[in-house]
Amino acid sequence: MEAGLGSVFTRKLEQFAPLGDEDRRVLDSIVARVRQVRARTDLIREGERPKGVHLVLAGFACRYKLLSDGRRQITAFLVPGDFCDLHVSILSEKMDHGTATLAPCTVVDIPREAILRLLERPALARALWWATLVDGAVLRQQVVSLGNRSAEVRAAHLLCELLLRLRVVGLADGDAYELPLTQADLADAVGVTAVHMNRVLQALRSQGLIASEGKTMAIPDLEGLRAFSGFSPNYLHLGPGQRASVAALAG
Amino acid sequence: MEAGLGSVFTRKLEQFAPLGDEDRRVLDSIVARVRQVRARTDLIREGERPKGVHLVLAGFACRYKLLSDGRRQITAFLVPGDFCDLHVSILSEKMDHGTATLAPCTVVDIPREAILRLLERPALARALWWATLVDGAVLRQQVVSLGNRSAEVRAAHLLCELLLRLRVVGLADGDAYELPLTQADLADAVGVTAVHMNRVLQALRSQGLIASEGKTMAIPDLEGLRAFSGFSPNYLHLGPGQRASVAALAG
DNA sequence: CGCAAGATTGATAAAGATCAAGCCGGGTGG
DNA sequence: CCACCCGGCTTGATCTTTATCAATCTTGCG
Repeated sequence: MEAGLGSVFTRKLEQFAPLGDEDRRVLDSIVARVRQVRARTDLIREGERPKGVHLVLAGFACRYKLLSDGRRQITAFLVPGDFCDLHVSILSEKMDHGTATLAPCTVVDIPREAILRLLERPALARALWWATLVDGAVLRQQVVSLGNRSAEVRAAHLLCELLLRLRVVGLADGDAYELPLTQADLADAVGVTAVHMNRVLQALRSQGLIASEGKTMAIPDLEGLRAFSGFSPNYLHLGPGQRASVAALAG
Repeated sequence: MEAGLGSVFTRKLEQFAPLGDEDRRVLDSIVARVRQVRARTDLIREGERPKGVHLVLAGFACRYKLLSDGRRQITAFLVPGDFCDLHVSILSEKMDHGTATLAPCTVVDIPREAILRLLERPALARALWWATLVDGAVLRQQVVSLGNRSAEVRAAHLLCELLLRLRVVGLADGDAYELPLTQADLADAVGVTAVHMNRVLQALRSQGLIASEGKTMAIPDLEGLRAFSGFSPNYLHLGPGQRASVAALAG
C-alpha cells in the first residue's frame, strides 16, 4: 500500500517548529508504504539494520530489549506520531534494541533517502532534532523513576505521561484514553513483575487515582495523580500549540 | 580563555564518520572559551536555557536530576569528548536536567552558532547525530539495568562501560582507569544508597572482578566482569577505529 | 462448551533501604 | 606540630518493597 503520510505526521512535526510552504511540499512528496501490523509483532529486531524509518500512525508499539534470561525491558512506548527508529535509521546503523507492536498498528515505512531529504531543510531538521530530544528526555525520566521511585509511583507517573502524550495527538478523550496493553506489558516498562503490577494497579484504583475498565484508562483526579507521582510535563518539551493540553498541570 | 578545540573533540567526531579537509577546516575555525571548573560545580541547571554547548575536555562530569525529596539521579556520566547538552542547545530549549562536574574539569563552551555551522556540513551533522544516538543507547542500557538487574550486576556493567568509553578517548591504561568519583556518586547513578553501593563494591572486589585502590579502578579479569554483568559493547556503536578497544570483548 | 490468555490472590524469600554508629585520613587553625 | 573536624568509607541491625512460586478465577472467543 502506497500513500502520503496523512496528517498525524505533519501535525506532530509542526508541534516543534513552524513549517514553510516548501517544507510542507517536501513532506507531502514523501511516498511511503502504509501497512497494518497485528499485535505482538516485531517491526525490527536488535542487531538488524533498518532499511527505512518506521513511524506509528495508529495503535501502540514499544522499544524493548531482551535479556539473556528471557526477560524483556520496554524502554519506550510508541504512540501514533512517534518514530520507531529515527536516529539508527538516519545513520543506517545496527539496531541496539528492538521495536514491536503491542496492539494492532498502522505503520508507515519511510525510505531512508526521504528522511535525508527532510534533513536538508532546516525547519524539518529542527523538528527531527526535537523529536530526538524528547525521546531522550523521556528516557531520562524513566531512569529517574526506576532509580528512585516505588513501583506504585512509577506506574502513576507513566500513566500521567501517557495521558499527556496521547492528548497531544488527540487520542485522549478528556481524562481517559485507550490503553490496549496487558498488565505484563506495563510491568515490563515499569520494571516489576506482572504479579506486582497487578497489585500496584489495584492500589492506585483503591486510592481513586485511576479508574481502568477493560482497555480504557481513566484518570478521575489528574491533579491527584500528578501530585502522587511527582509528574511535571517540562521534559516532554511540548510546543506552544500543546500548552492547552497541559493547562491542568502545574509546572 | 580562548582557544581551538584541541584534538579530543576532533578525534571524537572522526570516530563516527570520515571528515574531509573542509570539514576539518570548519572544525578548526571554532573559537571557544576553555576554562577550568572545580569539582562538584553545576555547569547548567535544570530549567535554564543554554547559551552554547558545553563539552568536557578533561575530568569527569554528569547529567543529573534532583527529586523533590533531595535525592539525585545521575542519568549519564560525561567523560572527555562528551557533549553535556548538545540537543537542548541546538534547539535553545530549556534544560530538562542539570549537568555538573564531579571531578575538576576542563570545559569548553561552544557558541550555538558554531554548532549550527557544523550542522550545515553533512559529515559533521552525521557525527553529531551519531553522538546523540550513542547517548540514547547508553540511556536505554541504563533503563535495562535499573529495571532488571541486581545492584551488583548494574555496578559491574557500569564499570565495564566506563572502561570501554575511556579506552576510546585514550584514558584507560590497559585494564585500569582513574575514576575520581565517590561511592555516593556511583550510588546515584546505579540507583542504590551509598551504604549499599559500599557493600556492592566490596562484593565485586572479593569476587576478584574489580580491584580499586584510591581513585584508580582496575579490572583484573575483564572477561569475567563482562560475563558477570552481561555487558555487550554493541550499544556504544563504536566506529571501526575503536574495534581494537573491544577486541577483548565478545559480541 | 471449553480453552487459553490474562487477571487475581496468598505465602514465603530475597534485595535493598533505613537508621545508627564507628573509623580513617587529610587538611586546618591554634 | 598537634588536636580536631569533616567528608567519605565501613559495619551492623532491622524494616520494607518486591520477587518468587503456586494456585485459582475470569472471560473473550473459536
